Amino acid sequence: MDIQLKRGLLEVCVLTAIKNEPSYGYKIIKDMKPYIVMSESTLYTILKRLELSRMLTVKTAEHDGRLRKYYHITRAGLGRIEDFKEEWREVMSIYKFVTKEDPRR
Amino acid sequence: MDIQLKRGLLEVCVLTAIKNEPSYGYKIIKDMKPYIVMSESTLYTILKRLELSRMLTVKTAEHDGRLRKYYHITRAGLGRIEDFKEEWREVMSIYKFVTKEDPRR
DNA sequence: TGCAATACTTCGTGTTACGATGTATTATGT
DNA sequence: ACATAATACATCGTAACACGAAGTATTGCA
Repeated sequence: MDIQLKRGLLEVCVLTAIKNEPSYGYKIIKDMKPYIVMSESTLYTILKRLELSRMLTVKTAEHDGRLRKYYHITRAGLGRIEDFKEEWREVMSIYKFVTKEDPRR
Repeated sequence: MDIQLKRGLLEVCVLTAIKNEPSYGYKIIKDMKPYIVMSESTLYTILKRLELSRMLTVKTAEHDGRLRKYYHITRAGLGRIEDFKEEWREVMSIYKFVTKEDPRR
């Protein structure tokens, strides 16, 4: 998929991946794979960014004797998803502009 | 509109703006305004990029005694628009992922 | 006379996705 | 037993790109 097209989608995808229950890096990538492929370096950059902007919080927890970082969505993160849905109207209006046939033909 | 969301749309919008008939910088911006707002610096960067990748050709022509640069779409440019439409399936699949409600509720 | 609109250009900057690389542990296969 | 894959996270450098700022030049209008 075109990298430019991905840019507006990745963040909100990550938030969606932790929306219903907290998750961790490796699992997020696997869960998102059917929809969008992202490298580990990309994901961890995004997770750090989302933490800085308080869209999520991080809690380190032990799992099978190993530490995992669990990412929990915040109210702001949920709001970010809602904002995205709002913006989608604009995106669809652009899509229609691009796919509209020339009426002169 | 979120700048990241714009990134995948701007190029194909510009191509769409010159799809049916050649156009020039100032007019392209005005024509696109109802759908997507872009600054002049952004447009001219994109036009140069599209020229380099042979998605369009440039012909300078006189209009009312002044020179204008008219941008003509190429076959490759038209193909780029078609590719975009193909990619849109993936985008919609992602959109559905993001807007899907948790079935447990 | 000055201001807005038309028309195009260049420069610097901040954001961002990614590949490469590294570390460490556990599971699987042969 | 040994190797390879999978799990899990982190950092660094880079290239692409949209944008604001600033500049040049002409035309139309109040």
